[in-house]
Amino acid sequence: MPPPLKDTSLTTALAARGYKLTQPRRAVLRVVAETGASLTPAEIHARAKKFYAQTSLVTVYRTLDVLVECGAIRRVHQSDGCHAYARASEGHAHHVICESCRSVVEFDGCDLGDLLAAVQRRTGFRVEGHWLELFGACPNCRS
Amino acid sequence: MPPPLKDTSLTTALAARGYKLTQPRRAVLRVVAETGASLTPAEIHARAKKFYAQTSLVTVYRTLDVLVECGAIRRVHQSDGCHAYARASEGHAHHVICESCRSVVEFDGCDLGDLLAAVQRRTGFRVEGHWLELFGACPNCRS
DNA sequence: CACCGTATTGAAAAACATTTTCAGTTAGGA
DNA sequence: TCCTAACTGAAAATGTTTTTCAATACGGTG
Repeated sequence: MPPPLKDTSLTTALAARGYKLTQPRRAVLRVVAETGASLTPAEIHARAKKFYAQTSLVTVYRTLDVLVECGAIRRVHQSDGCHAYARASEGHAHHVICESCRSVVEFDGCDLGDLLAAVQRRTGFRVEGHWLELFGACPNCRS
Repeated sequence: MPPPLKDTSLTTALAARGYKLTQPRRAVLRVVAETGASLTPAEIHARAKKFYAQTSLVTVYRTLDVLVECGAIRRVHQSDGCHAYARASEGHAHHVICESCRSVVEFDGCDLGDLLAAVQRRTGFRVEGHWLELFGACPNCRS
């Protein structure tokens, strides 16, 4: 389980980087902090308007860029594309995504050392990064 | 190294499923068969026109859908999104992508058993699938 | 607390990517 | 060779993301 990402930890993260804490940004931050699922920009926009009615979709896109840059959220890739974002805790980690409710849980400790070494040996590539995502059914949706 | 996917193996794959082998499809097939890199629909379109000048982008999209359905190509995800496709051999496999020239090599034998078991135990998710992609520098671009 | 400069905003338009529509064409079996 | 369904390209529609720009709000300073 990831440590519940608090709204305040996001606001301080942004403030520390010199970003202003405006109303629409606070609204997006709250949506991100409160959700346990992966959401598209449009979904985030819809939810953010509950907190600050004038929030525009343009600002949602801009705020998401800022949050990605800060490492607070990550893009999640799914078979139909990669138009959703999910909270990310600090450091290297990956996501397990529920295919029915899209809830997301992070996990760390991906031990790919042997695999990467084997691939480097066989392909001649120097492997510098990887991207791993798991799909399945969350505890709720299993039943 | 993946077995070089021959144009003819693609054409027979399509024919076996009852698809017609039209000129624009042949052009796209040839592009896919000959490339060792991941290409966007627009790039595929540009190359396909060299083989059949009237090929339209619309048909490229449609042919890509067919090829994905046949399992002959797969969508490749990169940090900026997932707008590119790469050849895929049969069965479960993954890609290593060169970040400078975008060349792609497949590898199989991803041994994630332990990892998946650990994640299932810790998160309660039933893990049904996974997606793994490696990034780095291909032998050519390393120097 | 009021002021100020700049980062930020929303609306509109632009830029792209992808899909749908539709009338005409073509592949390939009868 | 003929026939029909599958397929095609052009244009339009759709959907998403980015850019532009004048107006506004944040947050430090006096």
